Amino acid sequence: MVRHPLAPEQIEAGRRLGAALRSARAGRSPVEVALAAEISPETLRKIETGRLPTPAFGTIVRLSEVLGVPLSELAIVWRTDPALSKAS
Amino acid sequence: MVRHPLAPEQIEAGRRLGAALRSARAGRSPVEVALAAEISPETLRKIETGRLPTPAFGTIVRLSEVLGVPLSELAIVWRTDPALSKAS
DNA sequence: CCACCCCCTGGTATAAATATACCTGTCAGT
DNA sequence: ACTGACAGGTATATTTATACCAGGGGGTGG
Repeated sequence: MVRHPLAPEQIEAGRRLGAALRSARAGRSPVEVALAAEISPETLRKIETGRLPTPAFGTIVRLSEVLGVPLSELAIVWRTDPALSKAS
Repeated sequence: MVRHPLAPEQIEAGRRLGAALRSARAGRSPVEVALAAEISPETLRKIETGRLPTPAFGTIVRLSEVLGVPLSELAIVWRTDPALSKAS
């Protein structure tokens, strides 16, 4: 295998990331945000729904700027598997 | 065109990002860092040399953790085109 | 001097994934 | 009825992530 398929954890992380971005967008128009981040509205929607689980670094950087969400917060959302924190 | 080729600015940004990661690795063994970040040594080297200009978000997150470099710093390196700051 | 090892570079090759576009359809608001 | 946000499906050029190769330097030990 030359490139491993995405692990289920990464798909899960992508869904959490997308949800965080969608909630950060709040009431703003998806088209407006997408154009401000210099990505297509289709791509933004796919990221938000988690259908693009591992977007490019630059894409997330631009989105974090447009949405005003610090990257560190997105990183936490990305890494933190709720199944782990819940396992107390 | 269904996916735009990378713009020259993105390739430049990738080179800066790679250089920052390489210098952050300092004296550490590339193999050790790559395995700690759960990526292959080949991939790490390609990222450091800028031959993978836009790595996945999760990849950079893991590298920033392993190397102890805050994501915000990497984001600055990514966005800040020296040609712009120099144009005074 | 030669062998060995490690770090690094750059080339080729390939499966999987991104980013984009188009389409169908649903649902809420006006 | 119309519009806009949203979900999901298909399709495709480009890119990632991985692996392998041949080779260049810089040490260290024979």
